[in-house]
Amino acid sequence: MEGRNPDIPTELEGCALGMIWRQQPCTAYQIRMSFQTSPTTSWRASTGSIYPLVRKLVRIGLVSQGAIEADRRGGRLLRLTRAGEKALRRWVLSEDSWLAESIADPIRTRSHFLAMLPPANRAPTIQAWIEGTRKTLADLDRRIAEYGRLGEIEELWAHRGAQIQIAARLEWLEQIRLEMWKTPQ
Amino acid sequence: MEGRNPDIPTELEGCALGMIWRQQPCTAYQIRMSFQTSPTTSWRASTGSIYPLVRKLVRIGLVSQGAIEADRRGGRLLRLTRAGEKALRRWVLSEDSWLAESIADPIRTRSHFLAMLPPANRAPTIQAWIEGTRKTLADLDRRIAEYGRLGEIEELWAHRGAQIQIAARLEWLEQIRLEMWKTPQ
DNA sequence: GGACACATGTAATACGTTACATGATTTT
DNA sequence: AAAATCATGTAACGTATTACATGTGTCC
Repeated sequence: MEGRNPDIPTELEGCALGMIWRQQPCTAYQIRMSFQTSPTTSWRASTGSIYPLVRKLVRIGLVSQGAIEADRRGGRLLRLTRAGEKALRRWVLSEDSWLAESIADPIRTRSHFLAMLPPANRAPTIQAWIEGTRKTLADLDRRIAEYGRLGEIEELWAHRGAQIQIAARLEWLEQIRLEMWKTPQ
Repeated sequence: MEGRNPDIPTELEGCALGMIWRQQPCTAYQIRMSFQTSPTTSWRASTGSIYPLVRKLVRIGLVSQGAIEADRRGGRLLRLTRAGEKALRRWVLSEDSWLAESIADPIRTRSHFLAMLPPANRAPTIQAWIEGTRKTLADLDRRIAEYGRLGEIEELWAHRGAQIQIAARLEWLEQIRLEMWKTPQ
């Protein structure tokens, strides 16, 4: 994020390396789809970012490419090289302090300015946020059930992390709703 | 975030409008400092972003500028215009579904790839994440105590949201540590 | 044969960061 | 008088997004 150490991948590079590591051998297309269907990444992995990124990872020797036999679509199978594995490990282990800092949440960001809404709008806004959060939580629950069946323990842990954080937001919003009721403006 | 509605400010524009609204009249410098000292924004508000952004907000009529009497530093006092207030309200009320979606957390992102670390590195890594998270939480507690004294209820609520989410991460990490203990690889 | 998924790519655009640069005011 | 803070600004760089473009393979 700041005065970057070029030996440690950026967030997106590290994340892409991890995805390739888990699914290798795989195409860039598959990585892209994984990003888009994951409930826990905010990166959209548009074509304009993923293909140039993969090209860069290949160029600096972290990823190797092999052609798919008898595939005329130009599909290429990606794999992590030894250097790629090391770089992924460095990224997972990176110790910058901002890692543990507070995380951005668009709903919480907006909550700072609730007071500038007309009083009649405040409770319905909180209610809409609560309903959206409930929907996200239900979606996560469904996915966690799937991962539980597949037995991928790290994926299960990671998704449970997302679940716990979203559940915390829900709890917080419900507290606000209650307190707003008690202290009307 | 996506096919943008030009009537609704972006995240950073909305957030800046909110900051100006709360502190008006104030200089761009003050807004910048607010962003940098806040424990709950991820935007660094570098000079290269804040001054062009303020210029843009003035240009499109959401913010007005007034010179500071007898200040030769070129400081200018910012205020929200009526249009700025409306835009801020639209931003707070924006109902895009991604608002409630899962939030990005660099520690959780890394947790997906714990399995590719040498087994001896895993527990210490979790431990480092736990300690970093505890430090962030302690910092938030201190600030919440301050806001409680100041009596700014919305700021208190928002910071409590951050606190609850960070506490959830801590709880989650401690669960993982326990389960790793039970099921060694 | 048409729809859809697979597979990759580029161009224009927008924007945030870092680093650099300038000068006034206040504090020590 | 020096140091720190207030106050603004620009240039170079990297990179994520959207939109557009191309072609293959598979399924109904």
